[in-house]
Amino acid sequence: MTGSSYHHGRLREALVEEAIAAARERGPAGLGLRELARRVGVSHNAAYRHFADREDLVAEVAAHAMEQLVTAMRVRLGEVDEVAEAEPVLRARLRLAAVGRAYVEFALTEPGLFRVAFTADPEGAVAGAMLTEGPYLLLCQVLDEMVEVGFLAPQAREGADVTCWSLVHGFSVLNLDGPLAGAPPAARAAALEQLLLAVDRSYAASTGRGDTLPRQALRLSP
Amino acid sequence: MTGSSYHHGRLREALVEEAIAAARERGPAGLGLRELARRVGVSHNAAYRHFADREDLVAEVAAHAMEQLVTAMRVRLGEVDEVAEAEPVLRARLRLAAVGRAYVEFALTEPGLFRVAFTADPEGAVAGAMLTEGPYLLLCQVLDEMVEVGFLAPQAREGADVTCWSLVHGFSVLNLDGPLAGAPPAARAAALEQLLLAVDRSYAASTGRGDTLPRQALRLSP
DNA sequence: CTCGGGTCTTGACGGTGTCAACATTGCTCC
DNA sequence: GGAGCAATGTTGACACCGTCAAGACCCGAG
Repeated sequence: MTGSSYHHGRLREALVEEAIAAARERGPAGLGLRELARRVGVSHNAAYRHFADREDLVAEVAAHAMEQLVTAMRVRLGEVDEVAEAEPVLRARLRLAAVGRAYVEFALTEPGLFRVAFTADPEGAVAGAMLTEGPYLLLCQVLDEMVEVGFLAPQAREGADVTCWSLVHGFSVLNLDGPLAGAPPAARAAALEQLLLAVDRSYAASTGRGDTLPRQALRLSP
Repeated sequence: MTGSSYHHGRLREALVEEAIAAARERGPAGLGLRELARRVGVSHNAAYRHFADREDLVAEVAAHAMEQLVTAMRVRLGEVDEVAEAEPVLRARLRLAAVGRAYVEFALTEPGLFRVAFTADPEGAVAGAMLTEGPYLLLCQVLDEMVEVGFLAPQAREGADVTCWSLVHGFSVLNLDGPLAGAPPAARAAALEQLLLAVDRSYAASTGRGDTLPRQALRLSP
């Protein structure tokens, strides 16, 4: 099979694989139709049989990046469950911190994929999926859980999702492409810890609680 | 004067003006050397007598955008001072909310300029200026003020700057180019309000305070 | 009056995304 | 099993872009 080299036979998959690799290395700038075609060993324009245009390709990669992100978040959530089984409110608090930490962890570990995920057109299906089945949904579930266990006040629940999202997203962006790009990793880690403590404190206060989250509880991810 | 049309005489200024206008309309994508040259009525490549390369031009526009941003923040700060003169802690709280609100207000009002401001290379002078004399400095001053008046605990002060910055920056980015781009203005405003209340609550809790910021106090900017 | 240096222009090169026309292949249907 | 059609890949062209290299032009200093 595939003795003839005219028809690639697996071009779409090959292009997507190569695109993902390129995105991990060089971000959105690595996703050039011609360059990808070159790397796959096919002549320019061949990609147009499988993708409407460049945007279509980056949407594909963005979707993959989003999947990676949500599985990363799920992993961190699972780790929390192993630790705090029988204490509902502590569990909920740790779960919120975990999703937040996983978010920026992914952004800093896979900067290329992260950038591509938010390069895709906001009107497109990727952005929609991000809201209905992506990281946003996960965050909302955790926040609802915090309300159920009585840690987060219902009035404070409204808007808490975009607040938390804005927080971790802004942190990621500022540290990736923003003025904080050159910050030493230690400073970054410290800032992230303070950030997570700040939201926990805010939501604790929403139900009149004064206790602060034990700092080592946040350390369960390397 | 200027009878000869060979030498433009004011090319640099004209280019920057046109670049700013283009940035306001189309963001970073509007900053093409050839297109700008065309709009100014000069042939391509003329810009190279005044700018090393494209990055140099966008840095110029980014610097201008940053100035606009900080003056916008200063204006909102001034408005607070008129209202709450004799109550130091209320004043400090409102000032923090004001800088935050001004930040996202600018982002949503001048999306093109905002995008360009954070397009510039993070190693460059613009990013440096953003930290040493830009919005970050303003934010730090307000946070220090909160510590002085005893509203923000010194331990919580550490990292509070990047937390606040991340918050408003993330909110801006998500609403500009992210999945929240299509959100109705009313929802945006509500989310922003909750966001500002959340940080106030967090910092109030840092010193054991339970009172919440009166909501109308936040309404002083349209 | 010359001539030098700063300014602008013209032309070229390699890169990109995209459209149109053409070549090749494999699958289906008779 | 062969014919033909639709899917796939190729070649070529066009319009952009940033950038480098040479030339044309003009003003001011000597």
